[in-house]
Amino acid sequence: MHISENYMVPDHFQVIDFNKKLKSWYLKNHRPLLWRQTNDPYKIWLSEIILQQTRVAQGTPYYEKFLLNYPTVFDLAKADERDVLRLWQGLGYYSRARNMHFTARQIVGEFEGKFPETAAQLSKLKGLGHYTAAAIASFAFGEAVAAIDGNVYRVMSRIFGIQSDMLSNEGKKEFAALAKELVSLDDPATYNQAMIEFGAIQCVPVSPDCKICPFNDICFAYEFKMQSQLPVKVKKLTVRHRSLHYFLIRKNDELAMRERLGRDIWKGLYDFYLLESETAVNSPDDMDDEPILRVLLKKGRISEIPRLYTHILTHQRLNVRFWWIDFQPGDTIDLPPGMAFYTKEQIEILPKPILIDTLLKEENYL
DNA sequence: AACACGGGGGC
DNA sequence: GCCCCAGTGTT
Repeated sequence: MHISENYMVPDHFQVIDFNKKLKSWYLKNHRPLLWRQTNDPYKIWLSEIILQQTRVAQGTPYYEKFLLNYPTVFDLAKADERDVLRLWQGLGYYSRARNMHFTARQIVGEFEGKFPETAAQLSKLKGLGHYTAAAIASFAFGEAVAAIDGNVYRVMSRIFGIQSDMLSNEGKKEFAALAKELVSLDDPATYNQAMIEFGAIQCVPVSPDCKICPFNDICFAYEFKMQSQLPVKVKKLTVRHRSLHYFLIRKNDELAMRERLGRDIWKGLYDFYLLESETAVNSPDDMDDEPILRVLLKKGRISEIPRLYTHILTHQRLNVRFWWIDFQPGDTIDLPPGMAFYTKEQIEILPKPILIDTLLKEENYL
């Protein structure tokens, strides 16, 4: 084994042998995933967007649902963003859905529904970065570009002993340089599928079964027992704690909701009247300096939903409490800005954060 | 370069 | 409860 600039190259290593072994492993071991049975760039695109940050088991039902509702890019382009978000509900990272919708309209409007065929062109589209552009270009159009996702980072770092931070720009460049050397020129699609699948089911993050690995004869991590330390990811995550107080304004069995706008979480989804405080708040009295709430409480009858919710996001920990504010049928109400009343049937089809959906179900509102 | 963005699964 | 999973866009 000798040391290249940033990684180890095993003795007698030949790219062609590596590719042959990888492909043979793939043909024997890969899962028969739906989106692998097609060359349709729309379907491949959809699957790749869903699978960003999402496990296969969680994403599969969404993939099927989406194709039933929007079989082609033309159908997606024609849809309302709200309906697209509703289908996406529960998957998280909702900007994926908004960007996909935006890009579908662009593909129809500017390219007559035809996808660009190279990674360079694809990556200009909203929502398609290096990985997704390369994936679509190789899977749908056979371009020889390496698609590097988290699985591939793991495989490369372990086999070749790359110890740079895979999340840093510098590290990514090193991985990209090696990947460019490795990618098969005669079957890049299978090469990329195989690397990803190999990372997903053989070279798994925790406790990989290296005894049965076809590359255990050349693997750096296996030789030096460094599987649990590779890949190197320097994460500096600060979790923000927030106290949210939701008020479910109800009249005639209808609820006041509003679309979330601006730059916060859950953009484009619907929730209730919300007050946020720096510290935990136990009763609405603590917030009666809020003029809108004070006005609501003049006529409205308030009652607490006696449960405390903790909702965990990647960067945030939400402590959430809910209150009903009930009005009589004849009451006139000054709703907070941007809010409107919705019937149960309307609420059902609005896109909502899982937290809101859960609460509504618990209150028998859905 | 740093930060924001959801939700689920394993143990 | 604590750990893991991580692409893309914005600033």
